Amino acid sequence: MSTTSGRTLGGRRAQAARNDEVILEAARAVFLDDPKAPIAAVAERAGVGISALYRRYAGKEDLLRQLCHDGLRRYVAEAESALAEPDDWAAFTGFLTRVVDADVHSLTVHLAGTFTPTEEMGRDAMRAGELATALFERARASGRLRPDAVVHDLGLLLESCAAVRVPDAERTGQLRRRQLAVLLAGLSVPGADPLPGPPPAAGEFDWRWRPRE
Amino acid sequence: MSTTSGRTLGGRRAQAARNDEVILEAARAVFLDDPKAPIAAVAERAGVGISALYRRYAGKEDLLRQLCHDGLRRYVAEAESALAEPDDWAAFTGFLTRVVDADVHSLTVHLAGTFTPTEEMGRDAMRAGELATALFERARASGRLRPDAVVHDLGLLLESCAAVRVPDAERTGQLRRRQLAVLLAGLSVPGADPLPGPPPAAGEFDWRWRPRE
DNA sequence: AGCAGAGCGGAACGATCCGTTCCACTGTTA
DNA sequence: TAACAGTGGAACGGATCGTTCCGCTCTGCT
Repeated sequence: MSTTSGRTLGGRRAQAARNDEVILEAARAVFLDDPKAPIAAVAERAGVGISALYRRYAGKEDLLRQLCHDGLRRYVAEAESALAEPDDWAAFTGFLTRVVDADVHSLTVHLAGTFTPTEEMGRDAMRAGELATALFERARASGRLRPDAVVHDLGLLLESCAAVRVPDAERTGQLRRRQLAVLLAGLSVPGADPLPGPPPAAGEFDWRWRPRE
Repeated sequence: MSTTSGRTLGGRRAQAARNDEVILEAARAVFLDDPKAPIAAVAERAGVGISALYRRYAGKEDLLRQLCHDGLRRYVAEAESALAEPDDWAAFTGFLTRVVDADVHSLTVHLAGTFTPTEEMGRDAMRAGELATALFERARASGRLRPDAVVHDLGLLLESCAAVRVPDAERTGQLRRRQLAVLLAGLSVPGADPLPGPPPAAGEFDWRWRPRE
């Protein structure tokens, strides 16, 4: 039943490797549901002891940071894969749909400020911004965007989709897609009345990342 | 400087009367910013001692309930005044604009579950629902609403507007009005693609009011 | 077979936070 | 001037939570 091979892990090692994933998954679920949840809740949900957590992460902040960074990487990955889509508008809407589905924004929004970000996260965030801009400009080129929409309206859009939440996860997904559809319709031509107020600007959503007072 | 008259209050009485308002105002501001803020923060913001709070409210829950009930009443009042507007569509959008501006939804959404509601609040909530439905049906009658929009889409709409938040309060208001404009454009005819998923139904946003597990 | 130790569960600890109470004090009213 | 409504803020007690630590199990190697 056991093997000495370095490839196939058996027994204790296998469980440890499995726990790596189980714990991350549990952490995602728990902190998505309640960003201030105690670490014990993560352990309980994962079906492991608290030690199993502290063996892997230096502390709560470390876990949160990793979780958030994963979300950021997911965002970047979705953006990159969307850029491969030939149809401009489909690339744009597909990207938003997948990001909303993956609940990436909830993660970053609610967890921001609970840890000090790494430099690498800063670089990834910058790259994320560039990719989103590229996607947005392609969408604009498709002619289906109303002229007074700006890139940073996407921040508003994602934030508001993340705000939609009901107890059932699947139903939440359905309602979010509906919300996204309404917002996309609203950002499409023709725009009846012009959008009011100074449009959202760069950096207006970065405040969450400044360490909490 | 002082008077024995029951009409014009001077000195201590006057301060007490002023504190009534100052405290409510401070509580609104503080709990809007952080629903889990300690009661001491409210006292500090109001510039009074903790005693001044406990003299007026039996406890934190009592204060929260009152605050929330005020928001509910404001919602009902706005709806009633909107129904007086002759133009169907203007009544609808005006109502939403004022409710979003007043930040009524933030209050109810974030504070729900932190107290057990009174029966009167239940009645007011029911009335609020009726009024919103009336407003919505007038909007539908105006022919400017896309046919697949439903009343309960307003829940989604208000919730997502309340989710927009930046440190500066005035800027938050501007961005929310922009968000509202996009959403209203999205809910207007013509709707390009039909809205997906089972539409939001009655009671799907009531879960917050069930006491926290 | 036997041992060293990785991995783990969970109790216990210590720090922090927060709602509420309590008491001394102040200006007002009668 | 006596009684007291109104107040400030220290202090208390309970709850919460991150982290540490100890004893146990099971594995992988010799």
